[in-house]
Amino acid sequence: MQRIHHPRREQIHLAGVLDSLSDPTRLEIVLRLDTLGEATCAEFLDACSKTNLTYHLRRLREAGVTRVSPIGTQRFTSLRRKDLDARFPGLLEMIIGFAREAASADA
Amino acid sequence: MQRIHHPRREQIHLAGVLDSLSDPTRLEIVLRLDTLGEATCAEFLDACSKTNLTYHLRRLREAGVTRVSPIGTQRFTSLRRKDLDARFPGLLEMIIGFAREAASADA
DNA sequence: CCTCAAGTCCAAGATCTGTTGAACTTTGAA
DNA sequence: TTCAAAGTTCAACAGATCTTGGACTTGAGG
Repeated sequence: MQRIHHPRREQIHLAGVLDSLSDPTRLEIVLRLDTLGEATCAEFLDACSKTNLTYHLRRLREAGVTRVSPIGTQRFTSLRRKDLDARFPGLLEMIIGFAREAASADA
Repeated sequence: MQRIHHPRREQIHLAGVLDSLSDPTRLEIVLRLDTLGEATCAEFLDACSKTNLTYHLRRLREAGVTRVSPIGTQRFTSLRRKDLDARFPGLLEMIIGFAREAASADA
């Protein structure tokens, strides 16, 4: 299995993070990661197709929002809280908070 | 001149705001609006073409980030701070802050 | 070895974005 | 009434984004 590329902390850019979080599907993924801690793709298959999921998870990873660690045939995705907080203190928590409000308002 | 449409406060959505701010040109516009308070298009003509500017200013307006008030042949654009802060307290200031850091790091 | 489950890769298509030039509208002032 | 300045509209285009189906890879277990 190919090396999975993650940007280094200093390579995480604001526009990229905002962009990756400006998609509803990805915002939903981030919300779930926030509650679950980490998750494999099975956790999101109700939200979109497998192929499509690979795409969205890649976007989040490339933006520096998530980290992916392969274990066996599975890949565990989690939020890069420390790195994001070093770079943009408070931003992730704030966005997650507002997104959660919005999500519960829909329900 | 046609009525200029602005979304109502409750119609401002997180994903829309993040999306409108995930473009470098628009982030730059927001930064300038933050310092200038309000501005006409003349203030941004060094950053992009007139036509293109209309496009970006429209995106910001439609996302609920800016308000536009026509005075004579000019249009004054300003940030909708109160509305944004009512909806997403602290978000705009935080993003502006990080964007400014990033901008000065480039220089 | 064979097979299954987890996930990726690839090519294609539909749609959305950002950008442009040329023509237009509106208003203020000469 | 004519003119210029401020800004919009429109059609067009290149490139990015999202989504899909089908074939593929990789690792674990029987």
